[in-house]
Amino acid sequence: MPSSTQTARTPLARQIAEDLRRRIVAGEFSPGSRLPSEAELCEHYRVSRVTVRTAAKSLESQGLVDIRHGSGMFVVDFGGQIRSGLQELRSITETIEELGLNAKVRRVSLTRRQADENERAHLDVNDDDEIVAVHREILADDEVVAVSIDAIPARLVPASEDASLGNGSVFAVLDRIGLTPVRALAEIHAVRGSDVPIAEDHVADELLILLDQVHYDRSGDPVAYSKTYFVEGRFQFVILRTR
Amino acid sequence: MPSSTQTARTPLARQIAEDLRRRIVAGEFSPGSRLPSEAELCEHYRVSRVTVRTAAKSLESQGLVDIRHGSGMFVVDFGGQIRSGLQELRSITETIEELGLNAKVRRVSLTRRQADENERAHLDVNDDDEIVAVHREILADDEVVAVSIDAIPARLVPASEDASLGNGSVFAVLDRIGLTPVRALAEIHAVRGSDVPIAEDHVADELLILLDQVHYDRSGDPVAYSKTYFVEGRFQFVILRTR
DNA sequence: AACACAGCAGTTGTCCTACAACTCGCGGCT
DNA sequence: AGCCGCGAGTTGTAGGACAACTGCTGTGTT
Repeated sequence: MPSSTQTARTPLARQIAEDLRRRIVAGEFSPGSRLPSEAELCEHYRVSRVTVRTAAKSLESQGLVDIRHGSGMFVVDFGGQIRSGLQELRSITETIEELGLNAKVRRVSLTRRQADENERAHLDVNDDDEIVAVHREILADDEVVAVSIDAIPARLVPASEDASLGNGSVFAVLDRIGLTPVRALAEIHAVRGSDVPIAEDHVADELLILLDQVHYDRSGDPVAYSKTYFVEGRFQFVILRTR
Repeated sequence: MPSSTQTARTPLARQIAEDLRRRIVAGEFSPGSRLPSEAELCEHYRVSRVTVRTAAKSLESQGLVDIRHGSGMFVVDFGGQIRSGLQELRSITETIEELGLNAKVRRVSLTRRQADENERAHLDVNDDDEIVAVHREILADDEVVAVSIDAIPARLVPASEDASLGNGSVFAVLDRIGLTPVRALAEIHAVRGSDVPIAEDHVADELLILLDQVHYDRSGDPVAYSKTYFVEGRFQFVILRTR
């Protein structure tokens, strides 16, 4: 079947929010400084004030800017620390590269097999359904910073995509088959290297942070269940918490 | 909505967002179901559509609802799992009680002393400024689930509040002296019990999750720096990640 | 000189009306 | 039965207007 892709047009407000985010992270507006007023942004982007405000509100709830009634919109100042945190759903490789490091992914294995009980509970699959399990290592500047197991219901993945799965971002593949995850529910745990089934020997004495998460697509269906083990100290986990 | 005129200082949109949040969490709208349309909500709350939309967008970025163009606003369904996650800034005791447990806090010590280098870097204090350091244990159902050290610049805390500090939520005290934190930047680390300076002996063999965080008030000034060590397994850490 | 305060320009918050874009189900048509 | 188009309902965007708030500035008083 041809990938007809119903345009899936990105709303204007979202485009603007993403552009402003990019400009802020790129340093075009320094931390603590005031952004152009809504009226000026309308002028710049050629959109209505409603749209600019929607975008601004979005950035505010992401914690990037602070909107003060009667005063203006200010870039939140965290003393130069990283702004991109766990609360935002992005691929690991993307995050690594935004930190200025070189991200690589090595696929250790890919198998189609029965889902285990845990996977069945998180994904929405029957007992006899298969899953595609991808085991990968994520490297930052040629150093292993994490290992992961991603499980995707086999019915969602055409066999032709098997080759591409795991050689890069899983997100990219899911995107291509129209299953972009828009939400993820993640549990955080601390584990010993010796307790990680998929880890190499040399991390047996290390501590790791386990991100145990389920990804959901726009319609609320689970599309992937993954366990990612990050080596403590090699990867900075930041969460921006807002009220 | 109650007609209690919640201090005209709180923007309407925010009041409505909080009310809708409360109603959703209370189960008035079941997961997956559609909320009233914007027009109906306008009618209900007696506000304009802009205001309702602002509130709705806020809930969407909190991950509570999903707004679909041309279709409606739906309560996000996570299969009954907890909605309140780390990405929301709330006191630990509050979170524990929302989980249906009995939260208690025991103050181990309170001292006024010089800030160490780490604290100086995170808080905005001079070399000769003092801080108030509070060491506490957090209990859920009479079991210690976390220990914490909170550091607050001494100039912010009147000596008269020393007594109240640490016997309950630090938030409550900060609130009272007009320094409500609205944002926090948290780092997550995995640590061994034996590496935690303030822990009891019996956790030496346990793993802990360290939440290393700085709290900021509305004007962006740091008001508190805290390290909280959670015993792995006794406390569920969830993050809702959105795109 | 120092201080209090009213005024003013600029900015965000809310309201109104109208239309565009999208979703989904209903009913007619092939 | 299956396809198609239409229309009602819903969210997205536009533009204009006024209210509420902030920070500064200049004025008047002490």
